[in-house]
Amino acid sequence: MTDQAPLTPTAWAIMGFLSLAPQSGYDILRQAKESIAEFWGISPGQLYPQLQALSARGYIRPIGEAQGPHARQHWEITEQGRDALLDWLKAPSAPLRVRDERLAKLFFGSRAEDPGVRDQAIAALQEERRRLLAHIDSALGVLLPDQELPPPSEAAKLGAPELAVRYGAHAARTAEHWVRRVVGRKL
Amino acid sequence: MTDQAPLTPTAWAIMGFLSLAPQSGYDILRQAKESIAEFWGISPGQLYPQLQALSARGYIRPIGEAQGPHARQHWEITEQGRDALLDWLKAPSAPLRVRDERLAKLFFGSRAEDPGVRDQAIAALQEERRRLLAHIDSALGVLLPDQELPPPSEAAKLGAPELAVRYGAHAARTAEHWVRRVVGRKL
DNA sequence: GGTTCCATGTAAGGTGTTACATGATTCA
DNA sequence: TGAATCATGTAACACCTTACATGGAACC
Repeated sequence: MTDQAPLTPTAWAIMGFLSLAPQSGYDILRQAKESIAEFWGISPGQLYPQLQALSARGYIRPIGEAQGPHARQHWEITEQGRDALLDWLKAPSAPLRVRDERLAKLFFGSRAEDPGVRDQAIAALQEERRRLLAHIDSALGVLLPDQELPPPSEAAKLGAPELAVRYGAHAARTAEHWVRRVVGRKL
Repeated sequence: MTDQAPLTPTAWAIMGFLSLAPQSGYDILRQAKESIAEFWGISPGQLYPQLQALSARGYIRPIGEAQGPHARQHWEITEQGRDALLDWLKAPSAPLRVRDERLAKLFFGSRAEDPGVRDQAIAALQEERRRLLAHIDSALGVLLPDQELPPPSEAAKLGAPELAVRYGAHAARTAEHWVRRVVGRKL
């Protein structure tokens, strides 16, 4: 089984979640939306074909029998799949990619004759960060149920999933502060 | 001229740059790479067809005659184009989209038997932020040539382009600090 | 006049979302 | 059994990048 074409981002997410526990594609969708969606989006149109592709590759395998063409199907990761996942974790990563329409509007909005346009661009940016922040806080609630968020000094003891989501929270929080500070009295 | 299909992200960038000054497609590519590339990527395969599409729509128009099939062509924005750009600036924005493989690896890397995997994921994250920071600093140099960066208290007086790029710099800087602080002695 | 870089353009394929279709499951 | 929801699957399209092709411009 030599090296094949590289897997898609969605495929790695599938492997990652199955490495935590066997589950169905739908479970993966729900989990992803509650945790990594902000920086590693998953959509059904990608997920289900990838499940088949990964199974054909031997990286995952179905548990039990399919009860019909659209029945719930559980999957588990194979040993070979775990090896591939570990290789991926150790390999160099693709560059960060961002598409931020609010920043673009802030960039281009300075020359508008209407002076409110820039202020509106800044406000929109701020609101987006706030939404992101709320989302990530709720995601942290999923990851750390029934307990208070630990103080920063404890953060180093957290597991990596918590670290990743917490990173997003930190970024959103400081972004909001920054916008407020730069804008000063204007808002 | 009723409303038509919405323009692509690349099209708005073209309009934005042409609203600053008439220029060629190649000029736009260069400018974009030096300024908004981190949050609003542009590639030639998108740019040149969009120039034609925008021209057909009447939002931009060629300056002078085309000197041949592959000769340099300059463009300018039309009044109609300026109106459309202003509408876009005032309209609601698409949600922020991020694809960050390093964060994904941090998320999934906690269960790896090899304890070095998580540390490596964190180091990779840190290095990416550093690269981003360096890039943005140089972009600021382009936007603010021949002068020192103004102190934060002056930032509110900056134009919107500077604000946008500066925002990226701030985000990258705090991100790097965060990673260093959370990781603590481990790096 | 030939080489190198500038500038435009195109083709192919990867990536990803949305919307919809279909069949299972559940529950009244 | 009928309705609502769960879960899988697919089709269509938007977007983007990469790699390449082609012709102009500049420089020696």
